[in-house]
Amino acid sequence: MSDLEDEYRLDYFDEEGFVRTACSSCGDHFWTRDERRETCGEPPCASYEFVGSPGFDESYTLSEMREAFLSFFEERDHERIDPYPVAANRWRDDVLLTQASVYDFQPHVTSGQAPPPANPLTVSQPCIRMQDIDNVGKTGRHTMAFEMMAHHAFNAREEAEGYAYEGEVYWKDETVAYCDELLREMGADPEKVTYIEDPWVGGGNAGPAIEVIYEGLELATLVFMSMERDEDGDYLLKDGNRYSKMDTYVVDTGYGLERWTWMAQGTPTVYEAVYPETIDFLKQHAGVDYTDEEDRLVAEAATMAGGLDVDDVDDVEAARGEIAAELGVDVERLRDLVEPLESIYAVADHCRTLAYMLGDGIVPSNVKTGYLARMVLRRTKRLVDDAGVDVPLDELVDMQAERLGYENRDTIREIVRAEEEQYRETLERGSRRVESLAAEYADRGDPLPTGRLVELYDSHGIQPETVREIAAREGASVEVPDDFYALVADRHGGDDGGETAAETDDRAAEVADLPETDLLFYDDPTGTAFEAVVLDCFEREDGYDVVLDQTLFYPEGGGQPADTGALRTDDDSFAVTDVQSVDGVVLHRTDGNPGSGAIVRGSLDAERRRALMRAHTATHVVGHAAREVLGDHVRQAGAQKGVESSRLDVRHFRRIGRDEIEAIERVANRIVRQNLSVRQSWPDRNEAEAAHGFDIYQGGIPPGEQVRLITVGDDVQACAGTHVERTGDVGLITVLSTEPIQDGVERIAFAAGAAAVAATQRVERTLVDTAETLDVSPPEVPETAQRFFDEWKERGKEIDRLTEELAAARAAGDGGGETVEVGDATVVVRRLDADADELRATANAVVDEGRTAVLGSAAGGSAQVVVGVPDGVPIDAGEAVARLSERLGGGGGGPPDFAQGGGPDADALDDVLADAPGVLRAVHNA
RNA sequence: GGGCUCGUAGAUCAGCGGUAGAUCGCUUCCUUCGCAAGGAAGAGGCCCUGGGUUCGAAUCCCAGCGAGUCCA
Repeated sequence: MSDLEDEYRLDYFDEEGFVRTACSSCGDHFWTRDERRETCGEPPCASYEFVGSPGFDESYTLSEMREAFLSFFEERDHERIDPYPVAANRWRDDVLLTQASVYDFQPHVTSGQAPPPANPLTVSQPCIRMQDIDNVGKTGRHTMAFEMMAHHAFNAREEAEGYAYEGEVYWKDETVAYCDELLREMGADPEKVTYIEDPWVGGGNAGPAIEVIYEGLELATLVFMSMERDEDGDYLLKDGNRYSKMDTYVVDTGYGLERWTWMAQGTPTVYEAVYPETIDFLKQHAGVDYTDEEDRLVAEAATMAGGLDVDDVDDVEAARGEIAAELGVDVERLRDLVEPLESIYAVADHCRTLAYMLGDGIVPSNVKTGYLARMVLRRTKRLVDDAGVDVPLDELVDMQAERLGYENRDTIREIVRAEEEQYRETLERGSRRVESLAAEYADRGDPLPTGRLVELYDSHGIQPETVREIAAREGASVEVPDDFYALVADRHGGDDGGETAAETDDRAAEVADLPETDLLFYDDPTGTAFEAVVLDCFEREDGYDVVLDQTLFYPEGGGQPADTGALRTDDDSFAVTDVQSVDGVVLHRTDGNPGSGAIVRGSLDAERRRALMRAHTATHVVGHAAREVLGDHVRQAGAQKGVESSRLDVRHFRRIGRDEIEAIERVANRIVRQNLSVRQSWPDRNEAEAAHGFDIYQGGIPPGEQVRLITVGDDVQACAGTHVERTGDVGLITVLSTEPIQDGVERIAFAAGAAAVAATQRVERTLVDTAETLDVSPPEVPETAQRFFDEWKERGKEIDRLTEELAAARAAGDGGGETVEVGDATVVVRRLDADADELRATANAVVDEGRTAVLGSAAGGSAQVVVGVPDGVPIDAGEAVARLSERLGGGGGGPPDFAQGGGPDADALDDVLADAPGVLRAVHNA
C-alpha cells in the first residue's frame, strides 16, 4: 500500500525551487517558493490580504476575467468550447444540476468511451451548488451560482487500447506550470502562492489534487483524476476505500471565476465584485443608503469575517460579536447594518441562479430539478420581501437573464410570475389555516404544539417563522425547536429504502459470447421480410428466445413497442410475439424452437409496423408543434407509441388549454402537409451536440461514440426508432386528450393516420348517439343538455316540495294510521312504504301538529323506523327507536326528539309497529 | 420515486355515523344625500368518483381521480 505523497513530487516544483512544508497550524503539506513560510495560507491558518488592496495588477470585471482566462489557454493550444447548460440532466441521468466543469464530460468521456469535443480544451462552465444556499450573502464568499473556469486534458496510457483517445496530452507538471504562469501574468507575487496537497475523492474516482491559495483565498483546484474504486487497489484514500490506477487519466481543473474577479478588485465581499450594478440597483430599491462611515464599518467587518473560520451561517453569528468588539461598535448596530446587505447579496445571487435554471429550460415543479428551481424561487421571493425591494421578482430575474444573454426571456418572466402567483396562493391558504389553528389554541391558552408546526411546514409549505408571526396576531405562542428540520426529516420515515434491486439480468450473461445482432431496419426501414441464420435459442417459461445473425424486427425501445410477425423454416412457422434487445443482441420471443444453425425467413406484421412508424414520426412532429405553440422550454418527459394511440409527455408550467391543443393540431398537420423528408444520420456525438445542442436528447441519452439523428424539417432528435420516409406518410394527426400527469408535466395523447380517423369517428359517433337520445341535431346537444340538466334539478326540487306537502297532508288526515294515547301524548303509529326522506318529512309534519310519530317503512328491501317527539313529551325517541329496530334485526338511534333506525327483517315490521305503543309506554318517563 | 394534508353553496370554510350549515358574494324589497352602510326576505349543494362496512355514510375503511406541500 502507498499513499499519494510521491504523486506531488513534481519536476516543476524542483526546477522552480519550491519546498514542501507542513502547515504549522493545520498540518497539511503544501509547496511554496518561500522557504520561511509557515502556514498553508488558507483561512483559518491565514487571513485575506487582498481586500482593500487587490492581489492582481489590474481590476477585471467578471466578463473581462473570463475572457482573460479563456484566451490565456487558447494561446496555449487549448480549444475554447461553449459552456453546457446548468441542467445536467439534459445529457446525463445521474445528477440534476451541473456542479463542476468536469460534469460536461462525464460519464462517457472520462471513462474513455467517447472522445472529448477537443483535447485539450478550455471552458467557463456555469454551475449551481444548492449545498451552499444557506451561506450565500452571509459569509462574503459563497455563491450558489458560479462559473468554473477550467482547462481539461484527456490522457490514456500508452499501452491501453480501445479508448476514444490515446496517448498523453499533458499531466501534472504542465498543469501546475500553467497555473503558475497565469498567476504571474495577472501580476500575482509568486512568493505568496501556495499549492496545498489535498487528495480528491468523488463519485467512484479519485486522484491527487492541489489547492491553489493566494493571499488567503483559494483560487483554483487542480485535480488529477487517475484512479478508480478497486477493492484490491494499492491506495487507501481518505474516504476509507481502496483505489487503483485507471487506463485513462484526466486533468480536471477548476478556477472560480468569481474568486479571480474578487481578487482582482479587492472588494469587501465577492458579491460587489461579481455584480456591482445589480447590488447598487437593489440597494437603491430597498432604500439602503449608508453614510460613508457606515459603509466603512460594513467593509471592515466583512474583511475581518474573511480572516476568521467562517464556513457557514452559525460561524457568522458567532463571529459577529467578536468583530463588533474589535471594531468598537455595538453588536446590535452592526447586525442592523449588515443584515439588509446580506439579503441583497443573496437576492443578487439567487436571481442569477434562477436565470440560469429557467434560461436553460428548467420548468418549476414539485419533483427533481423543477423542485430545486421552485425552492430557490420561493426563497428569493422571501428575501426580496424581507429586504423591502420594491421591484417585481420577474424583473430582477430578467435583469440577470439579459446579462447572461438568454433569448427566452419572455418565457422566463412568465414562469416567474406564474410561480409567484402560486406561492402567493399557497401562503394565503396557509395563513388562513394557521389563523384558525392559532385561534383555537389561543382560546385554550395553549401554545401551538410542535407537531402542528411540523405538519404546517411539511404538508402545507409554511415556514415556522411565518407561523410564529401569524399566531402572534391571534394571541397564540409558538416555540420553534432547534431541531425543527430534523423533526421534519423524521416524518419522512426510515430513510432511502436503498433496495437497489440491481438484479442484473441473467440474460446479459447468456448473450455475452454472442455477436451483436445486425439491425437491418436502419438501412431498410420499409422492408418487412428477410433471411437470417439462427445463432442460438434459449428456452423460456412461455416460449423461446431466438437469436439471429441479423434482423428486421425492431426490439422494444425508446417508447416504441416491439414488432411482431413470424419466423419460418421450410417445415415450420413460429410466431414472434415480443422482441427485446440485451446488450445489442436481439432476442425474438417465439412459440417454438427452429434450432441453432437453421436458416429462417422472417416476416413482420407489416401493418402494425407501418402504424408504429407513423406513430413514431408523429411523436416527433407533435413534440415540435408543442414547442412552437407553447415555447422553447417544452421538452419531452416521456413517450409511448402505439398502434391505436400514442402519448407524449412534455414539461410545461401550466395546463394546456383547448385553444393550444387546437393550435398544436394545426401546426402538426401543417408539417404533415409540407411532406418534409425524414432523414437519418450517424454523426459523432460531439458534432451532433455542437450542431444541435442537447435538445436532441428528447427521448433519453443514448450511449456510444456516435448517435443516430432523425431530422424532420427543423426538428433534430437522437432516436433509435423506425420512421416513415416523409411527413406526408403520417396522415392525419389528431390530439385525443391532454392531462396533467405531475406538476410541470402534461401528457398529450394523440393518434396518427388511420387511427386518427378512427378516433375522430369515435368522438363523432358519441356525439351523434347523444344527439339521437336527446332527439336533436348534434349542434344543439350542448344547449339541450344544459336545458335537460336544469330541468332535472328543477324537478328534484319540485319533488322535495311535493314530498313535504304530501307529508303535511298525511299528518293532517291520519288515514290508515292508528292513533293511541301514551300518557298525555297522542301517538300516531303508521306504516307507509316510502323512502327515508319521505318518512322523515312525514314524521316532522306529525310532530308539527303536536303529536308523536312512529312511522315504519319496508321500501328499500330493509325495514326503516322513524320516531319524532314534540317538545315537552317525555318520550326518548332514541331509546324507542333502539328498542324497535332491535326487533328488526338492526339498530338505530338519534337525539331524544328525533331518531331513526331499522333492520334487515322487513317481515317483522307490522308486528313491531303493532307493539310500538307498548314500547313507547315502556320508555315513557324512563 | 416516497411521505403528509386537503376535495362540502359562486368564494372561504365548519360539520366527522342519525333531518346538510356559517360568513362573504348574488337576487328582491325596505332604509339612506350617499356607501365594501343598516334592516328584511330569497335563490344557490350528484357533500370529487367508485366499491365496502352499517338499519343508516358528507362523516368510517379501501381504490381511483384531482389539488397542494415536503423530501430524495
